[in-house]
Amino acid sequence: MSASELSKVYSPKEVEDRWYAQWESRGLFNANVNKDKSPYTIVIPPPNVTGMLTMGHVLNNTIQDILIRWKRMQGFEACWIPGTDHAGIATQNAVEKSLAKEGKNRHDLGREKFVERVWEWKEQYGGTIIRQLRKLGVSCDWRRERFTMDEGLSDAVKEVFVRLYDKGLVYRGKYIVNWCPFHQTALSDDEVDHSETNGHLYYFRYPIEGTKEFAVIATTRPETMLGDTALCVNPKDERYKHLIGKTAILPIVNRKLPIIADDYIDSSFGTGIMKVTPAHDPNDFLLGQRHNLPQTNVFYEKARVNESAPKQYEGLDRFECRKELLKDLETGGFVVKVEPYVHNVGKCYRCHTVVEPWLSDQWFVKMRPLAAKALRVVNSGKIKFHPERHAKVYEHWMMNIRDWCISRQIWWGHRIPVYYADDGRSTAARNETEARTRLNLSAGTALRQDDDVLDTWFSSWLWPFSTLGWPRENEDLRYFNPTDTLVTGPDIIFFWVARMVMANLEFMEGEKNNNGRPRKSDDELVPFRDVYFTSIVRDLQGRKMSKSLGNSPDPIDVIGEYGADALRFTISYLAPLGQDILFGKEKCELGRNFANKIWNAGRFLLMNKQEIFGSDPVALDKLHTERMDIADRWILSRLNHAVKDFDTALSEFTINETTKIAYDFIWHDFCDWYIELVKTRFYGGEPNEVKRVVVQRALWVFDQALRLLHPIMPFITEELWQHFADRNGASIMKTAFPVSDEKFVNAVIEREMEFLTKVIEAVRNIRGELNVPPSKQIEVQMHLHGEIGERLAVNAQDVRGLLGYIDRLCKAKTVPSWHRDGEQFQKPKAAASAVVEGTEIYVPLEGLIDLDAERKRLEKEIVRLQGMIEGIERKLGNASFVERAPKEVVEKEREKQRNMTENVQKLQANFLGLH
RNA sequence: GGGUUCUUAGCUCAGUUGGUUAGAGCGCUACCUUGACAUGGUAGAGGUCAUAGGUUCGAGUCCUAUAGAACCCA
Repeated sequence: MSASELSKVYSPKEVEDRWYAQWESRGLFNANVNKDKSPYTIVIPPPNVTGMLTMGHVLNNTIQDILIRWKRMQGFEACWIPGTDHAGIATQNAVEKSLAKEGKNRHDLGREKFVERVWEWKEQYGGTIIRQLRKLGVSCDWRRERFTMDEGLSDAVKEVFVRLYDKGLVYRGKYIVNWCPFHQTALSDDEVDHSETNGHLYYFRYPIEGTKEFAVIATTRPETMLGDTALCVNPKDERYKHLIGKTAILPIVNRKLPIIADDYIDSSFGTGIMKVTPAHDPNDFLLGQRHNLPQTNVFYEKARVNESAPKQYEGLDRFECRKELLKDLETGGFVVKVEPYVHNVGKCYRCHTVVEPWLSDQWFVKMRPLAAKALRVVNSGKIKFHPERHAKVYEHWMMNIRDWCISRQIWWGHRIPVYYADDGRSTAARNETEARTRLNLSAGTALRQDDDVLDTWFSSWLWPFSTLGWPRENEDLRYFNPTDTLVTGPDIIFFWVARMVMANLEFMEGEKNNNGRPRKSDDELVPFRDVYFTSIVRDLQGRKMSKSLGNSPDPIDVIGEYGADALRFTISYLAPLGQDILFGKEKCELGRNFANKIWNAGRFLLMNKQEIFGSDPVALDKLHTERMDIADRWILSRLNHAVKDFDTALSEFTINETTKIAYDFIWHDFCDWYIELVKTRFYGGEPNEVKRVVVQRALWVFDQALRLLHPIMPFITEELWQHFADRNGASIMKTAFPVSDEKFVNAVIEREMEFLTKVIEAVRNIRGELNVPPSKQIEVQMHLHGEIGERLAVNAQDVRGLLGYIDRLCKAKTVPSWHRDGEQFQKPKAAASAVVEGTEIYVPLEGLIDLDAERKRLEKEIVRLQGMIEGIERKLGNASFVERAPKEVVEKEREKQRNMTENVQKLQANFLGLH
């Protein structure tokens, strides 16, 4: 390989597609049961099969890929299971839309043909998000890809339904549900969008039987009064105490309404008297249950008024009915007033039709029996949430859990496995044959299957084991479940996370564990051990990214413009634990620039490797680490810090911190300092054998850096790694992740290097502030001082190394000298000066120096130091500080005071000596 | 109404259990196309850490209140 093959600017496009194809075709993402290795498993949160990649997916999947690649390099059998979700309502809706273009609806086709059509549609468009994920570089085991409507997963769904049914945990009942009159289906809570809407608050008077009094009620939905079955006040409300127990007359309908009392009533809302409509409001429904009120349903499926209302309204749409009712109430003198009112209205998330709370027959799962264990495993830390605070939300939900409405009145989904015989009997069963057996019917007897399908989440909650082949007993399930980390959004903590916990605990019990014994303990029954909740990605104005706002950049475009590595890096860099991310594609410049920086560092090393006839990268023990100079020792020390910190940060799921550690090490330690130091030796007059060792050390560190960065930026690290040697088909993906080695962490060297950088920065500051032309070579007189100065001066080799570095990095000729404390020495005239840890630095600038500028410069530094000294003196002057603070802290302050005072004195002397 | 979280440089954000001079990226100013990189380098300017109290020898960090913002639940 020659360095000329590396262009001056990194172009990710060709590199990324090429490597992804190779990784995948060589099977590097594949994971198999391997008893010699520990498994590390992640199941992907399955995106909607009809969906497109969003920035949320990018964040979520980048984090999963970082974890998986990291663990894989650490020697785990890392298994990432991908797949998609059939997204019942969303998908059905998309297909209905395309049908509508042909002027048809699903009823024209009939159920069977319609479902066929959805499958066709899925085959055609369903792969999009999976293809897009590949562009991001994710290392999923694609052989294991699953779809929630697959045969195997459908078996799992049926199995679970039947088991729950047999345990009496599935039941059919009347319940108030969120009903979409357009789709004619129940919606789960998360399928309802709540938005502030301008409406009215209507005040009506209801006559009280046997008196001339009226009860005035307020409502935003007048049409529901047709279903009123009571009035209710707060028992503590003095205004209405006398009404409790009396009867009101529902205007127009003339139904008798008992007036009851309940704490639930908010006396400050409206008039403090509430009409109760158990069949059309969820709160009223619960209230009605408490007080045994009749439930009068006044609407048909399409939210048209039904036969239980007075004849003149029957068949009207709910909003037409509202108008008619208002007219009639006005005529009857029942309207008190109408006020404009802003309230939250629930709308169907697909069609935006106003959702009607509606009483209907639905299937439910009793959740309470499943919740107790699920609560325990989080409280006991068997499952850890990151950030931890979400555990509280989880706990609250579990303790107040309600039954789960699992039926949906649509056609796309898992049809409820309940069969009805002609004689009215029914049973749940895995198939018709089993149903007949259970009902004692002879083969061939006609059965009718329930029309409803199951909520999509009813297949998702089985995901951690259904994807591994359950209910089939098999080795994969034993080895890879429990999985390790789940990465998902906090918005689905109830719909998905909590339910997966319940399902795994319930259905894995008794399944074989890795040793072939039945699982019993919580450790074996949890679906995963850590849950990382991602941030929400917002636009630069802080708005949630959404399709309707059109404020989400298309990740595929962003990848095209900046590269997948740049996008991955940027999103990781911006991903704090538990905080939202404000994202605009311009931010990817950060990642693109970083990629280019690494690229050029690699280019530099490659050029010199050839120049110096450096061999291929060699192992650590060939680097003559015992003969390394300050720069080499320092970079190894920094590298080992970085590796350790990276590990800690990623173990704690602080992704942005992890990313920053890699970035800072590579850009600031490696590029800014180490490469610049190394140049001194490459371009100096040393023999090639010496240079070769230097190249090899630099290559070794760079190789470690590439591995460190690989989980975050897989493509560029692979591409560069391949350029440094003929790898014979090996990939950086499968190399060992760096391990921190304490023996290279060297505090003394880091202190010396810190001193060196401070000297260099002081000299550069002089050059910059005094406008010394960059081409001008300067002389630097360095009067070493103090502990560090003595050590360097005594060890002549160290000080020689230091001088070479200062000379090169400051374009200077440095003349050192060493003086004991208090020893006088000749200071140059007309020189700029600085003090670094007591070491005085003079840059003679006869004829060049602007005395005023130098005075200003010194003054600024003196004022800065004096300010700090004052602060320290205030502390030390405080008797209780000296008395009560730890000794080390006080001693530290004292030493600071001594050093700074000494520095200031030297600077002041220099200031006065300027003329 | 209940709960959770946030407010640090012009902008976007880091800042671990309280204890060096509160940091980064972008933007800004000056200089630099030097043999990795102008998607770059060097130097520099810029902060009363939302406000008010409190705990403490010591608070960006802990507590309380206030103001503003966001999310979840009802």
